[in-house]
Amino acid sequence: MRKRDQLLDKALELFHAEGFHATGIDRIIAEAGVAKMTLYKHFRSKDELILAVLRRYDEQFRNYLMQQVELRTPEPSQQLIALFDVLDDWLDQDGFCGCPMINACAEFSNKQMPAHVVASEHKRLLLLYIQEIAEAAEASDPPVLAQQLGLLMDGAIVAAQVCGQRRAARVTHEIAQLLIHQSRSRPSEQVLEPTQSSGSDMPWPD
Amino acid sequence: MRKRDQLLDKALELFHAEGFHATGIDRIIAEAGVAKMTLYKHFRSKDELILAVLRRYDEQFRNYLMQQVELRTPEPSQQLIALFDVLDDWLDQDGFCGCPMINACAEFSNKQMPAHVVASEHKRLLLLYIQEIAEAAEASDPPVLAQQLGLLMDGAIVAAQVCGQRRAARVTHEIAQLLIHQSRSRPSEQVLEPTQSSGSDMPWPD
DNA sequence: ACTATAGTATACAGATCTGTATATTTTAGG
DNA sequence: CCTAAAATATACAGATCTGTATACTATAGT
Repeated sequence: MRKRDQLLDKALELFHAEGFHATGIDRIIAEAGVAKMTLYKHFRSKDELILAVLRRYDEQFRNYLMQQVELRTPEPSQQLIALFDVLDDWLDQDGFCGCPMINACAEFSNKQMPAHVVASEHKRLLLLYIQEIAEAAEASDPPVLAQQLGLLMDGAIVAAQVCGQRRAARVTHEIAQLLIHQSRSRPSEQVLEPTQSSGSDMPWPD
Repeated sequence: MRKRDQLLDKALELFHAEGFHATGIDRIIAEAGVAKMTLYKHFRSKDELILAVLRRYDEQFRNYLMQQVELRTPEPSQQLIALFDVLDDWLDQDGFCGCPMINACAEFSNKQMPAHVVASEHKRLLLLYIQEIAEAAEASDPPVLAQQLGLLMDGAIVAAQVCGQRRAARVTHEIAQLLIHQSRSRPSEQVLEPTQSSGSDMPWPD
């Protein structure tokens, strides 16, 4: 199974850096140092290779994230913030080229495509993980807070990828602090006490 | 120039729905009802067609956004919020498949690639637009607020695209309100008055 | 040492894709 | 109506890509 892992590693690297459709089988096997027949003995088709790569990445990334978060602090309320420190490290890497899962959805946009399903599930599991931390941190509404924080993370990923904002996670870091604070100090409903503005010049039709 | 526009329209539709590499020239000309030679008289190559499509989309989208925002309210502070209403309409459309610019960066990940440059510039111009509104709304730090709101928008786009969260903009809507409020009530530095939690259980190493 | 398994090398079929060559037809302006 | 520009039809060159066929070799466990 050594060759299989070489293939998966190189395939992830190339798919991520060059794109799924733009990366040919020949390139993968050449750089992985593996014969073409070996690839087709392990994977029925390129599509299956793509799926295997994404499933593996899902597992690897979530393990990495959990490990990094727990390594930084055991305190749930601090772990929520630590998420954005780990994110900062990731986005600041040279040659960062986005989240492979988001990129996969760009190329496989139909929501029923297997690759899209895997990516969707990946983000769902990440949100679930964040939600669990939020629950442990006794947030007032863990699902909502998890969704908010997940949104921030994806926003930072895109800002880093598209605009080259390597420190985009810093921006989200501040917002996250605000939201977490908000979630703890506001058990059920929102209370925005106006200090300077009248508060009436920002209504919202809903 | 009628055929040229037909080509650009159909190319955008297909590139957006199926991806740039996955969409062949033959498919575009067939669905656009245009001869292949006509395409190559208007565009030197597929790459140039892609660039023309992206540049055109940049202009179209920003015009659409500005028009929609101004149509909803003339008040800058409300326009900042209106951004997320327009976003909500967009993300809630059937068959929404992400932002063509973000998707382009997924396929053309090298930051020096022309398509990536156009996409990056697109987001920069959007941020500039938001910043101008923030200035008119007398936000304390318009560049930062614009960056924050832009991040939220991209986060919502990804949530809608990957997880099928059609109402993702609603989540960002609330956060945006909070940030805008924060930006007006806090002229320079952050003041987080603790109401329930001690405020010390969420420190941050910086 | 033998055998089953995993991997290799090479060639190739068939599809598809970008871009071109060429000759013809349609269209629009004066 | 006549001409110049725009568009078309068709065929094709050349590259690339996925996947297969076949015959050969290395390797590891018993």
